[in-house]
Amino acid sequence: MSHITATTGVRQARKQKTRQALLDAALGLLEEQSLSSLGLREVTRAVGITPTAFYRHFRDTADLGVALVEEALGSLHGTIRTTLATTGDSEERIAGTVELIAALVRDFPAHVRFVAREQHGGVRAVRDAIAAQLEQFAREVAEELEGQPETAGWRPDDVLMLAGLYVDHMVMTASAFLAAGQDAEARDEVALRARRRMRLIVIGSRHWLD
Amino acid sequence: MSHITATTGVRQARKQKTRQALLDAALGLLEEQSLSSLGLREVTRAVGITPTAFYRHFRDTADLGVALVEEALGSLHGTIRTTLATTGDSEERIAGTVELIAALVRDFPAHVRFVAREQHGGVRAVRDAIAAQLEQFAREVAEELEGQPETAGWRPDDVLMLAGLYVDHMVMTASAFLAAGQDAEARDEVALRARRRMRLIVIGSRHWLD
DNA sequence: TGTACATCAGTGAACGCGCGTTCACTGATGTAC
DNA sequence: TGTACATCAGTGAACGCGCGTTCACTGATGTAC
Repeated sequence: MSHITATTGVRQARKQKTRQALLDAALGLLEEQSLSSLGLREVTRAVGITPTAFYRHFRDTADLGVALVEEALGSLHGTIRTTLATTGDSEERIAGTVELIAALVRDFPAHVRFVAREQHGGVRAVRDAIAAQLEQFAREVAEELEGQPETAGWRPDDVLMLAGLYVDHMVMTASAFLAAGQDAEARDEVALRARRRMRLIVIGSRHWLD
Repeated sequence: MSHITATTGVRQARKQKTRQALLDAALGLLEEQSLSSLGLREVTRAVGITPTAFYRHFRDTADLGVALVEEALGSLHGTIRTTLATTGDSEERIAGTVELIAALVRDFPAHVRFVAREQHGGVRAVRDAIAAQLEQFAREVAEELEGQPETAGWRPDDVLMLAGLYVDHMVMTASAFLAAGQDAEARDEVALRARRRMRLIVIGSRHWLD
């Protein structure tokens, strides 16, 4: 019973597991330094394998960084669209968006920190990978906005401008949540300010064509 | 004639010159890496002095980084206030602000890159120094806004929220100008988008109390 | 099912190199008289 | 003004250490028949 597929792929599965362990270890080490100072040997040491084994998975730490970008942002596209598509008045959508960011920072703080840090970091390939993901987010948000009454009659590039503003605002909010850390009061403060900023942007877009 | 002050201070002046050379060299090296990977020896090598001489000026590279924050942002407070205090309609003030950012990036690209990169970088002391400077900017912008008709009747923390939004927007715009590099067309695109974003925020603030 | 060979993730030794930091020093500048 | 001593920015040798990368290897997994 399934004796063919059961054995085949054991090697591949183990390799995948090691690769994931390298990504996890790197993400942990990157909480207190930048990718451009992350050493290949630190990472393998944290995983418990030989330095040379690293090359079976990544060409260098920059290559690992690009993989981390995919892990951090690749799965987020659906989530954001869903949140923005929520029916309800703008106040509800604002609250929902801020809560989404808060949840992301709560559940994946290391991923969020990595993206915030390396967005303008010292490794070009990683900066480019993050920029590409964020631009993709902006396009998706723009698509979502197109179908809503607030932006009826807008020029397409104005919609994209607004979408980009939303995306940048989300990144800034995530970063602010990170800085707030475990302090519940500070986090509430961040959430409050983030909602007010979004509210101001929503009001501005409502009168854009006046 | 002035023979007393002429000799006294020669040593001090030379020390200051070396210190500045270290800051300049570090800034150059940081165009292609992060502070957390910047080596003390690279910096002294670039200046042409012995590694050990570094300790006459800074405790370590993090300490040098904090000095760079002061150099990059310390002299900017007056400039920003002046720009915002410009009389004229909002469209003129928007254009003036975006041009200020463009000029900063043109004249001090390495300083701007450093601040953008290390704002969320791997060195806590430098992050904190940048955050303190940006918060000071926000307070100054808020003070400037208080005296203007747009924010008459606003709650003080709403004014600070708006000021913070302006400051963050300026940082994002600076970073976008940097990414555009020498490409004149790309720079125009950045300027256009920055003005539109500011315009949307201004419109939003005009209807904040509706 | 059993056998014989191929693949390949991870090993372990070795390399040359640049790192941060210590230390005692030199010699020009500064200060006291 | 001249002299004698103090200061201190920068020197140069030395240290132990961890780095990235190479190489030939091992032994479990995979494949062909």
